[in-house]
Amino acid sequence: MAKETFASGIGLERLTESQKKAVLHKDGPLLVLAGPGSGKTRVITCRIAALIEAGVRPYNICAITFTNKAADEMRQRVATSGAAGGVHISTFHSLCVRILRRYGENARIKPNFSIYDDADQKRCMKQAVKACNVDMTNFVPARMLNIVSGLKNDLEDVEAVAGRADDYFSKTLARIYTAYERILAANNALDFDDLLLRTAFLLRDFPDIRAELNGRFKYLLVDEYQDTNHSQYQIAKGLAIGHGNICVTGDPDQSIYRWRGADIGNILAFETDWPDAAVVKLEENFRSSPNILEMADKLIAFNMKRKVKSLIATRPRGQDVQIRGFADVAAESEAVAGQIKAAMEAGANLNEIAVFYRVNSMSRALEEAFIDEQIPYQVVRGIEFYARKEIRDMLGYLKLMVNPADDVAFLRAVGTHPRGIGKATLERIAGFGKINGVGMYEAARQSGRIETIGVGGRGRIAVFVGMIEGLRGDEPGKVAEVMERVFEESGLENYLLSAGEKEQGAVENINELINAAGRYDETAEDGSLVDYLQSIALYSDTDAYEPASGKVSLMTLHAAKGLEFENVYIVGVEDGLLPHERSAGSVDEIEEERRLLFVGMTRAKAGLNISYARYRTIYGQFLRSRCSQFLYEVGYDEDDDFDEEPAESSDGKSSCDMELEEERSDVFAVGQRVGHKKFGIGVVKEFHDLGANSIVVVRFQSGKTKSLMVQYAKLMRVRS
DNA sequence: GTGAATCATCTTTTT
DNA sequence: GATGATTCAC
Repeated sequence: MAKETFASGIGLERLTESQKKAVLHKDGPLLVLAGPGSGKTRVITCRIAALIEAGVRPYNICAITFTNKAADEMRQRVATSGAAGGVHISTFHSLCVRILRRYGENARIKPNFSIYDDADQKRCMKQAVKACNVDMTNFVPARMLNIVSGLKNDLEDVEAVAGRADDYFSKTLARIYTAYERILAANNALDFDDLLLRTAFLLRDFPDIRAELNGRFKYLLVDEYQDTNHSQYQIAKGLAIGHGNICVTGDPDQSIYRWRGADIGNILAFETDWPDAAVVKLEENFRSSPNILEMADKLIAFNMKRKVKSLIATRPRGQDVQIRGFADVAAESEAVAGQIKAAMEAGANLNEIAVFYRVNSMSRALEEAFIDEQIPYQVVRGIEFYARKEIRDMLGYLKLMVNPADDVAFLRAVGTHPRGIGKATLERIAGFGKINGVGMYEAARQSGRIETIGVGGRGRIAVFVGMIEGLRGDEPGKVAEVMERVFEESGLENYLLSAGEKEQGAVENINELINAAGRYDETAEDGSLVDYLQSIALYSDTDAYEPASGKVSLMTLHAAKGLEFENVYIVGVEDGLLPHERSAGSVDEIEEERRLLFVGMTRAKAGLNISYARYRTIYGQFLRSRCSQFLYEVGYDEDDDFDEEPAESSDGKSSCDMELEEERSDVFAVGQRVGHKKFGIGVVKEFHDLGANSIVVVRFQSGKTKSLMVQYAKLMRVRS
């Protein structure tokens, strides 16, 4: 290991002393506490190269990243650094799929399992709650799903929960959990959390499997360790227990997934878990200007539950961080777009500009402004491609082909377009299946035995089943080819084409899906339909971020993790949004929101622009908002910020009220949104034009419908 | 019994 | 402003 340069051409002399230490530490546990912009990614890549250089077979190295995108990028970096292929690089979830497909049958998991995304999960949970015969308003499926997910992340199985249930709520919860699990099992399906939980249990309960995997992966690297939850923690431990060659990297100040079960304690307690662990701190920051770092440091210092560490700036001073307030969201978006437009015209590289926000819905206003200014942009996870109806429909057919036990896929496939099989028929099929202990597809195959369904209905079911059987009977080929056949033979293609222009977008999307499948066919090692479906389930739209798109990137603060840009805009830094009102319940939650802003700020290399709006439309309501407490914490004083808007005009009304007044008129259209001083926001249902005595009927959000005289009601138009 | 249209509800972050 | 459930029309 004395060599100073690897065959790969990575010069050790270009690394700092601490980076070198992390790269060259070969055996035994290693904790790398890496602050933002500290060259962590480079250290990991170099470390993999160094291990291979030292004689470790690439095949024996396993690197775990947080997202598929990060995995792809690391794969590329490792490849270009000269390290031969064969290093396993993936997310926890993808790794678990591979392990379960290989060893799952020990725990009665068939390799062709479906992976249920949140829509599928919701469907099953709803069914589970219904089956338990409890009040849906007290046991809201979405909430139950949340709780069950939390339990699974903590590796609490049904038995554990049932065993300690002692009051009505927890007993009911245990019943619902049990029912939910039973439904998943009947469908031969796993949800996201199951992938982790089942793998963790497999490693715990089958020492020989664990030993085999320990032999397969002799060196384990886990990135973003601060965001691992309990099951991921146990998996990492299980994978490394035989050799202790575990290197974890992360930064407690960048932990932003507590709500998903991430436990910051995992990284804080690493030295306790592995007493002989070496610890390397990377505190120098090679990314951001001191101006940005000082502010980020100031902010994060408000978190009480943290190990104090400093950010050491290495770059020269640059421009100051800009914090601005705007009259409303439109003004904010226009200002951001205007500023970017100016930069664009001055020759700025749009790849190096990003806009971050707290919630996805906030991209809309920005997109409008960008379109106005003709600025090319990409929304990372804007339209969720794989969540589109037509895409889910297509995948429904494929899932059913692969896993006929999957009722969710069956229902999806049957319902892609009208084929004369409706609600009542489906209920009968489901009923028959239940009585006979088979899935809906199997029940449909035996529809001849379901007496309650008429002859016509049976015929239509037979056509559907015949179609699926035909597709299943075909030689397994390339996924793209299978897909084309499905599109055609299912009748979906004809249906969409005959719908004409209305469905043209859907056809284009399906063609894009087929293209993407073609790309999969070319790159996948195991090009089976099962593998395709299981991979696609773990694909998130955050993975769609293209670094070299030549466009401005719009994304949530969560999606920004791990990225860096020359210029960063963070919008909507307002009370209620950041910290989000749903995260304002406890100190811990506020601290996480603070870390979120910290992550956003430290993505910026040179320019950081933070803004907020004084009025924002939330759920259709035009509401006053205040700037975030975090801005005060970094020393911002709203009163200094006069240039955008005088706080109050002479008659005591804010400029926004004025704007509403200007639009007031005596004619209203049905469907128009209006505001009333006393009743709030509502929608016009009727308008009777009687000149000065015109009457308008409005249904307000409170649920009340009122008839009002226009001349007295003083209604204001509200933009929707 | 089936499919379309309207109505109501609920809005964080994601593998 | 989207999605799901319920009602409505055939």
